[in-house]
Amino acid sequence: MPKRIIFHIDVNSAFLSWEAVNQLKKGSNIDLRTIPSIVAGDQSRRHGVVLARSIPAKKFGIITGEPVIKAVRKCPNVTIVPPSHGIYTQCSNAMTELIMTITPDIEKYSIDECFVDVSGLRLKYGNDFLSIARTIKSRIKKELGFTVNIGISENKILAKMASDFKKPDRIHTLFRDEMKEKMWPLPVSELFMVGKASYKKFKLMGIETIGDLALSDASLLEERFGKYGRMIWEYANGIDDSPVQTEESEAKDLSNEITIGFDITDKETARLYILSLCETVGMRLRKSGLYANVIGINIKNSEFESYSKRKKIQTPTQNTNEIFAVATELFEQVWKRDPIRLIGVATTQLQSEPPIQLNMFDSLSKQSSNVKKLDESIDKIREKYGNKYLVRGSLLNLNKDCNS
DNA sequence: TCTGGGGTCCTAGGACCC
DNA sequence: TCTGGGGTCCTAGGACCC
Repeated sequence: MPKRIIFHIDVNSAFLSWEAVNQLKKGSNIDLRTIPSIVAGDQSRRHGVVLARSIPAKKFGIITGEPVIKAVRKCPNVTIVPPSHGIYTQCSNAMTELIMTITPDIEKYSIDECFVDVSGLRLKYGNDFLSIARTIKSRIKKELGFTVNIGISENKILAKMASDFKKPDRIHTLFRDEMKEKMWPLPVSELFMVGKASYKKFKLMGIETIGDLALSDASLLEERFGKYGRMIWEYANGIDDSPVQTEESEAKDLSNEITIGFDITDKETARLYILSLCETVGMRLRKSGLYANVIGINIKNSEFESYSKRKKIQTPTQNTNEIFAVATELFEQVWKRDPIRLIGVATTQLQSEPPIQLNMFDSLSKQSSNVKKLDESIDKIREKYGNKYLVRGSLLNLNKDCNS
């Protein structure tokens, strides 16, 4: 028996399953999971990509991330459901809480995935990890109404690869002695962290399967791909000693962006959107007690080309107006006067320590503490009554395109 | 055909300093 | 004046994830 036993728990078609559970709870007599269905954004607002699909929809060849129009072409009768993120957060939290009743050694990896280190349960359950997995899986199904896949191995990468095997509602093991048989025959694109770009390069090198990658020369890969090359070779060989991180790590970036339903062609409209994005970013910074050292603006034009500009500021901030001032300055410097499809405001190099105030009694500090108080009271009102009730005059016309 | 939103991490070039 | 090399910081962009 290996020293560590790690589970990777993955909700099957998460957004779609959670929509299905929610609709059934509300009295619907159709289970979305049993018909061709997708969760997708609104095409008319140019948000039209598939976020999740049911297994019957998968049978039509519909894939996550593709344009809705493409999905409809593959399956004209597909049922389309808009996303409701609030419900997903609730379902996700419910799952975490359920697992916490079994062990606290859990790392929330994303809204629908987590790693669990069950090594500590040996004393209580012996080495029968399969029965622990079965308990978790059936409790989630019974108590929460959705199914999961559980991958079991001695480290995170193999557990994650295992949970991706046959779906839904399955448990798979992938220990190192099973690697050659279960993982190496798979196409290299199936390996975690091998995306489109690397897949192309590997193909040119004659690397087709995960096994090909595992058996290739690690130092050659490192030479060609840098750190990434070494890492990917280790993954292919099932090497990963990273721990299950139970503590939530502090955010390093915080951003908000929006694809607009039309192309922005004038500065004034752009400024309104930027202000709205800064409001959200500022509010979220304040909520998490973080200060940004770098502020940036991202643009995607109608040709789908992206460009950006960022700037390190003198004093880290969480204040909406300060963020807005820098964001608009950057926007004016970088905008190529091309039609704007997407606009985003990003903050990076976040820190939790408030900036040092040199002199508490000087007038500048007093001013900034007043600004802080204003931001905070705005946040409180928004929290209580929702964003709609407190909107800057200049934003009143933005209505439907913004989340706020 | 017409392509979301929010993240993490890495690389590479240039500026600047010693 | 021109020649280095190394270290660190800043910035832009890209790959990948869910």
